[in-house]
Amino acid sequence: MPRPSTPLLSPGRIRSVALAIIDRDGLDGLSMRKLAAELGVQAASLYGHVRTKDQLLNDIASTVLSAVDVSGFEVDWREGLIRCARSYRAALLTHPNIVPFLAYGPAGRDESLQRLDLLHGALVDAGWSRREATMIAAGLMYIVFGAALSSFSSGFSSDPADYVDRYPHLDRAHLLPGVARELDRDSFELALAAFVRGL
Amino acid sequence: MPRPSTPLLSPGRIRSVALAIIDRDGLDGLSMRKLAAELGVQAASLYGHVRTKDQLLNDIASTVLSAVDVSGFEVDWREGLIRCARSYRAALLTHPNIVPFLAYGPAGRDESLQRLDLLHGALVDAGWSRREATMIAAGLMYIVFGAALSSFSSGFSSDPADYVDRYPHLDRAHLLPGVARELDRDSFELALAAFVRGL
DNA sequence: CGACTAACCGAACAGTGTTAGGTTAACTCA
DNA sequence: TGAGTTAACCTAACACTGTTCGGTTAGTCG
Repeated sequence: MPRPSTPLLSPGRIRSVALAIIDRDGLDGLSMRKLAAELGVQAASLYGHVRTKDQLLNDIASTVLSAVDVSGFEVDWREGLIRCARSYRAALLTHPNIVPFLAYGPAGRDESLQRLDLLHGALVDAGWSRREATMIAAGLMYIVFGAALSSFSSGFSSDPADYVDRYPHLDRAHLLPGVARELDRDSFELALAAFVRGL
Repeated sequence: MPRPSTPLLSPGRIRSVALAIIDRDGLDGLSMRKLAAELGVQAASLYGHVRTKDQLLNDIASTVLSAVDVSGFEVDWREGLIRCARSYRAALLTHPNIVPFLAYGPAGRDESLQRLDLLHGALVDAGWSRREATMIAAGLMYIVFGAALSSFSSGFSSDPADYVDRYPHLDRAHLLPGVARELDRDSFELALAAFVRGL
C-alpha cells in the first residue's frame, strides 16, 4: 500500500503512541516494529519521520519534561527551587517507565539544558555565586532523579511476602502499593525540605 | 574444542572480564558474544556458568556495591549516614557505566536490601521511628543515586564548545573534565551536608 | 574398563534497530 | 490537462542481540 490519501504518520502521533507503549509495557516493551504495528504501518516507514529510536526517546523525554515549572523564581528562589523540584517529580511520576532512559545522561536533550541554564541564572540573580548556583542546581537534580529512580512503589513492590522474612527491619507495610506511594512522596518532601533549609 | 584440561571459565572470571568491558565500552558495549570472545570461548559456553545476562549484571552490581561501608553507625547515626553515602558514591564512581543498570530498580539484588535493612535498623536504634527511618534512608539513596546519574563529568562533557553559546549562564569552565569532577564532588558534599544537617 | 558428568562448540531461533530499493499516490507547474 | 517530482509507504535484507538444543570429548568415579 503506497502513499495513502491522508498520511498515517506524523512525528507527534508517533511520539504519543510510543509513550503509550512505554507506559503500558515498560521501556523494554517498546520496539520499532511493535510501535509501527500499533500505528498500522511497517517498521521501515517510521524512519521517514524519525531519525533514530534514540532520538525518538529523547524527543519523548523532552515533551514529558516540558511540564516542569520554572516560574517560581520570580517570587523567591526558595519557592522557585521547591516548585521546580515538585513539578519535575510530578512529570517523571506521570511516566515512570521512561526514567531509566533519562539515566543514560542528558546528552542531546536541549530543553533540559535550557531549563538548567534558566535555573542557574535565577540563582545567580538571587545573589549566589556561579559556582554555588551550579552546585545547588545539581543538588536539586540529585534529589529529583534519585526520588524518581529508587522509589519504593516502582522498586520492589511486586511480592511483599518474599521480603518480610529476610529483612526484619523493613516493615511489610512499607511495601503495600498505596503506602509505598505515600512514603515516596513524604521521603521526597523530607529530602527537599531538608536540602533547601540547609542552604 | 571440547572440554579443556583446565577450565577456561569461572563465574568470577566471567564477572571480572564483563565488568572490564562495561568500564571500557559502556553498558551497551557488553554483549554475550563479545564477552565470550574476550574470554577465548563461544557465547553458548557462558550459559554453563551464568543463568542469564540480567543475572550476570545483577551479580556484578552486587560485587561493585559490596564496597559500601555501613560500619559508621556504631559511632553515631549521622556519621553512619555520611560514611555510607560517601562509600556508596565512591563505589558507583569506580564503575560509572553500570549505574544506568541500577536505575532499573533493586529488584533481585539481595545485598542492597540487606544493607538497607541494616541501615534502617541502625536508625531505629538511634531513636527514629520506623517510618522516619525509612524516609531518611530513602532520602540518602536519592542523593547518592542522583549524584551518580546526573553528574557533570559523565553527563555532558563531550564538546564544551557546543554549549557555551546557547546557555549563557552555564560557564564553559564547568564543563572541563577536571573541574567537572571536582564540582560533582562538591555538589554531592553540599547536598549530603544540607540533608543530614536538616534532619 | 565403563558410565557419567562437566565443559565446551556449532547451529539455530526469534527478536532487535536500521537501510536500500521499489511502488504509487498526491502535489506542482507548464 | 499532462508530465515530472516528491512524499509516504512497502518488502527484503543486514548485522546484530540473548538464549537454547544437540552434539563431542576430557576428566572423574565406581
